[in-house]
Amino acid sequence: MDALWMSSRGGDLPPSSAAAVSEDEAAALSELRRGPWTAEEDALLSSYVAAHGEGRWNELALHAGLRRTGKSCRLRWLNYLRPGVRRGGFTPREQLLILDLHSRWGNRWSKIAAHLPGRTDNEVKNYWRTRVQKHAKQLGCHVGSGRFHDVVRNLWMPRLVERIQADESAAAAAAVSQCYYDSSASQLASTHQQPAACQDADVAPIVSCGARAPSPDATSCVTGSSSSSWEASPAPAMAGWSSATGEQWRNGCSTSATSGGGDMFDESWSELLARANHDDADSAALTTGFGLGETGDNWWSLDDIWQQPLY
DNA sequence: AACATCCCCAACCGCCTGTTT
DNA sequence: CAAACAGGCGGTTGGGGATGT
Repeated sequence: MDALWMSSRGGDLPPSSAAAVSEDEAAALSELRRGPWTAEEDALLSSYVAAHGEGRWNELALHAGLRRTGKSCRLRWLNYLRPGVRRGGFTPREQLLILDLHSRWGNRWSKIAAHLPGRTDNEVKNYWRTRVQKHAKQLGCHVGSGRFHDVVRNLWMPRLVERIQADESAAAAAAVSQCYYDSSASQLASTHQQPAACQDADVAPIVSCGARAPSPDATSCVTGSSSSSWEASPAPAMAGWSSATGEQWRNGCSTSATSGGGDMFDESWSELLARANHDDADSAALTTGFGLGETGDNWWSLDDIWQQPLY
């Protein structure tokens, strides 16, 4: 298999600087490896970066004894080996943030990923392409179309918010429950200082509801920015969502408002939309409930909804 | 069980931009 | 100022696992 990936062509070769590249180095470059990284290569790269730091990737590749291009090393490090890289499915909060940020910036994957701690641009891009675009296609529309924006804003994002709220309510309830059954007074106190709803340390930096005692307010923690926690309740906007979309999406997501990690496309919302599209009244409600329409400029910025600056 | 198809994602590619010489 | 280089970005590909027939 390795042989299949061995490459001697120069398509992605580091720049050849005759003065800087010794014969050994040139020989190494002549048998550059491509394809999946081995554990040995990962270990080599990790240890070299740990000892010398990031940057100067071409030089790093040579000196670390990696028969890889500098680009390949950089990519492997940033997307896989770098400490703090998160793997696995996107949480509802992350999905919500991706949708919102993409509405602002388009395919600026690295910029979007910068607001998702531990996530890489590659992951965000893959998520968008494999989930979002796939379902846009199923709907027979383009991801950039007004129709798709309406769907996202009026169906998908409310469902994500509902799921987030449900998750946090459950977590808060669990925390309270734990308090009752826990005989330790100190643990009781500490639990109240750090609501379980906000204990997702991985997400907290960008999506935080702050530290406060579990209460009905806990369900109002939805999302936030990297620079400020979300303390304000989005309740008014949420009420708007609920009333505007009515029972349509609410029914459609009734089984999904529980924790589980899947994305909103897993379930029946597309069927729901299809139904709505065959009902003019429902369709109108979907697109006009928020003063939205095909001519909207800022389609579904969360700012509009929660009246709270994100960044 | 075997085969076909679908789907996800790691990795590559080529282009662009900023920096250095 | 121009050329060379390094790094970064978004788009694309293809291997392999999951799922369906």
